[in-house]
Amino acid sequence: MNAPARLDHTLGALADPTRRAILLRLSEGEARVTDLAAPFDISLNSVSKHIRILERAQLVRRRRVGREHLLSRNPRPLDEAAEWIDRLRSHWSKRLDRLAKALEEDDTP
Amino acid sequence: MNAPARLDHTLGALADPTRRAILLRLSEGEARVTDLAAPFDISLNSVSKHIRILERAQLVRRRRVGREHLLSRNPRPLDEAAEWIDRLRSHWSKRLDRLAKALEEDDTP
DNA sequence: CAGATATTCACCCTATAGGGTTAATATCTT
DNA sequence: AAGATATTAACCCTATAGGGTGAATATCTG
Repeated sequence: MNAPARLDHTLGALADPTRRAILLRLSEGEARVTDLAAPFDISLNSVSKHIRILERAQLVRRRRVGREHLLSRNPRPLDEAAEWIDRLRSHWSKRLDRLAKALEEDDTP
Repeated sequence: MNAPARLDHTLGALADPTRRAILLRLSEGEARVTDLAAPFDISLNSVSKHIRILERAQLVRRRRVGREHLLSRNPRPLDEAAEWIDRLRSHWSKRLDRLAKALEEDDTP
């Protein structure tokens, strides 16, 4: 998958409060689907779908142990998203037009 | 609007390559809808819709001058998004559980 | 083996994104 | 006033998000 599509998935996955809460929860370490679902007032199934979106974005990894699926964090895409945003921010504040060009070559749809 | 909803809009707006390219283009300064649409192979109307999404996220501001609508960048929501992501990142790397709690109070759906 | 538990699958529903086209509106220009 | 230009409005379409329910599957436990 190319960088723009990866960013689409990463930023899209972050654009939901339930998923952001799940990511925060994963700071404490691996957790099962049921554990991740516990704080929310939505069905286990819905949480399962949120997790699939986080997996597609590769923000979480899944490890099966018997009937339990253990989810853990994967910081890589988060780093890429932060990097993109920071480049835009510095670009907006500094107006470095050459950097702009480099960014656009990376990210023109 | 509360912080989680603002983040939803900001990150959602960033999760599209056309919109990211528009934001990059705005680094060079104000631009009309037509100018922003020029590089893309999609209808002016579609670009207009992308701009509306960027406006909803308050990433761009609109100023009307006669029949022209001049769009400009607004860094504030970008700062907030970067801040959220960086807090999660440091949380994931450092496991500062007290910071986690503070974040969650801010962002539980 | 029988039952409980963990998770997903297969559906249903509604709202929205992202694309399109054609028409309407507002403004500038001649 | 008439025509060109800039932008949005009002539709259509398809795909996906986000929620639900009930059934299927896999695994553990008595």
